[in-house]
Amino acid sequence: MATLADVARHAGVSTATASRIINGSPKPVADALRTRVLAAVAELKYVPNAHAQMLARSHRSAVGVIVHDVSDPYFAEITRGLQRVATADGRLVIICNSFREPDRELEYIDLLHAHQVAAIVIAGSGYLDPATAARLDDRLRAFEATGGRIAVIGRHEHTGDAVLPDNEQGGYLAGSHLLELGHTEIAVLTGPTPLTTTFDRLKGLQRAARKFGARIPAARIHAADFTRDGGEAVAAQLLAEHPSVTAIAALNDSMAVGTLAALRATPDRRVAVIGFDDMPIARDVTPALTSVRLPLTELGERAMTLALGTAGDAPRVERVKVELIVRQSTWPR
Amino acid sequence: MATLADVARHAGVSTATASRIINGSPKPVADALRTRVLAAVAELKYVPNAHAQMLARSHRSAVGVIVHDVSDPYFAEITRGLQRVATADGRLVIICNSFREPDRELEYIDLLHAHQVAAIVIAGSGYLDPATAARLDDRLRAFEATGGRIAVIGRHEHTGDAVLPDNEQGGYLAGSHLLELGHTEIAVLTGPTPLTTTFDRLKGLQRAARKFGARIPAARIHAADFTRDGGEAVAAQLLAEHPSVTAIAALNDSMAVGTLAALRATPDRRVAVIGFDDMPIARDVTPALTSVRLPLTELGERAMTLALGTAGDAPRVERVKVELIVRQSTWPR
DNA sequence: ACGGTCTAGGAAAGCGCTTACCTAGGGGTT
DNA sequence: AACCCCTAGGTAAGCGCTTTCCTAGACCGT
Repeated sequence: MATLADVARHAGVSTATASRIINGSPKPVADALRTRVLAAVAELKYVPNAHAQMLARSHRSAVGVIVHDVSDPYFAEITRGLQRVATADGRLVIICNSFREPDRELEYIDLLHAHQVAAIVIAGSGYLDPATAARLDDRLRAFEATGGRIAVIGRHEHTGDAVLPDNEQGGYLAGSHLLELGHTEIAVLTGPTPLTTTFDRLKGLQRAARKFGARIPAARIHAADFTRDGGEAVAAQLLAEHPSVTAIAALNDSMAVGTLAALRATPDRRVAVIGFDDMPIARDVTPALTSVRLPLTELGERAMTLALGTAGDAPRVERVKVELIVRQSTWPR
Repeated sequence: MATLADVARHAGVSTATASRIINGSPKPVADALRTRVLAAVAELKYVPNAHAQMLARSHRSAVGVIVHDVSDPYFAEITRGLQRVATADGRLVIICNSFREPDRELEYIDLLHAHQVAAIVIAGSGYLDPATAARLDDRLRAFEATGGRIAVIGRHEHTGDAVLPDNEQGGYLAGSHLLELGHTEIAVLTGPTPLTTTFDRLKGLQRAARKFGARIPAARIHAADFTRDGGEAVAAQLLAEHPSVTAIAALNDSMAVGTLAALRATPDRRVAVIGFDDMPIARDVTPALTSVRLPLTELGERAMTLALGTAGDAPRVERVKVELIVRQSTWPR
């Protein structure tokens, strides 16, 4: 492994000069030396050691991203936005998958902290349990205390820079839509119950029901895991248990797609389905999915912009509007 | 920012002792000291500087991954496999998106090299252009020369550890399937032409045609960009230009889904569609997509296993079989 | 020809950590 | 009681780089 010292020796200069030439420092250097050093770099195939660089110029440049799972299209879209902004700013982004496990999330926060990232962006639902939330917050604060910046997407329990989609309002829109179409026997497919996203969307749904003088009973609210297959399994069960249900609200599109699959397996049932997030796949399934749209890529872009911007005095919170996209999967009762 | 020295001072020990305690070194240490140091760590919220650690124990632990685009489901699936294996091995994985630009890929190879990763896994098609391929290979060799390991997924032009899906055979399977169903007017939607994946799949398609004494004319082969929207646009155009076409082979599922969308917009045409990759979405579109299945997650797992395994004497090449999955989007002419 | 002012390049001090090596004291042996 | 050995802990030398500060020579003016 060639080092700066090797290059310098090879070119007959000091490491100081070599470093300056390689990094294009403003200090003027004779052309002859420059040529020799550059030649040495090429010949030795020298690649600077990033760790040594970070250590020497104690200045942070990478940024960290913690998501539940990048291979989930929901997070893939957010990540796309995150990366676009970070890359445009010339930064390396380190992506970590927490797989919705608070402990893993904790571990990654420390890992990113250890790697001296300039900022950490956390996307994905927070945890309802106060103890869990506090534990995470504590590590986040420790990171902030060293000058790191933090931005979160969709976790209102963290007080700091945040981009918050209005999940509650989304739930309300979804519920109102179904109720306005005349559906009264509505079932809900939720995500994991410890997540704030689940909680908020459900809350909006109930608010809509209340407006219509109704209430979705707990028996018709089934928890799944935000995945397509999980959604299909729970939807199948739900369909069997509740013959009178005429509409299902799935709290994300993956589960809505699973629900559509379950429905395909029970051709005798005609049930309206509404999803959440408006992922790209929504328009390609049949029937095309009615969904509450979250501007995922934009969410990512805005969060990264916050994270890379200069630290404000007060935490900046950007609320993001959601929008109902009506397609063919919902119809009047 | 608390450093090891701060912790040591705070606990009244030397940095050596503090380091040993924190890292659980085998060297025995009195319990009293251990307690004091750990208390200091907690109190100062000390997090070790990963860069300094890497530098001091010059031993590589992270691994790098270069894919075209993680938010593309194809790469998301591969990445999932990659991560599973790497994480199980306790390694940080750094994901880089090349967006199919050779220059960016080059840049990332050097960046990962600079970050002293233990291994680099490159997923995604290689480049047909010999000059481009050579340029990349050169940087890869430089990385290998310093003791780094490399594994590639689906680029046969790199001689080293590789996991190679049999794209040519996949093309052959797709072509044979369509021809056996009696389709003769077959059109093809390819990916970007400089990519080896495009080339190989097309080659297999032509081999199948030859077996049936036919040949797919260049006029019926349209290049798109492997995206859903790109596929839809080109498919629409292709449909308009070739009224007699009865089957379309799209060289990946995203474009096949786009083709299905284009077909939905032209209800008078009944055209069979076959995709490639068998992404999760294939079974959820209507008609469910016939596709040539690549075991994407497995591809990732095997590549990472190769990359993390001990360096072999000879390059290890694992060929991966593809499989035709027949669903409802193809039918007899 | 002399002093003064620039300037290009080098010497060396870290950045925060690990670890090989050393030391001092405690305990065992005879 | 003298000796040796072992062990817990400390000292300090790097890991590879950046950057401040310094030096020596070039150049200018008079």
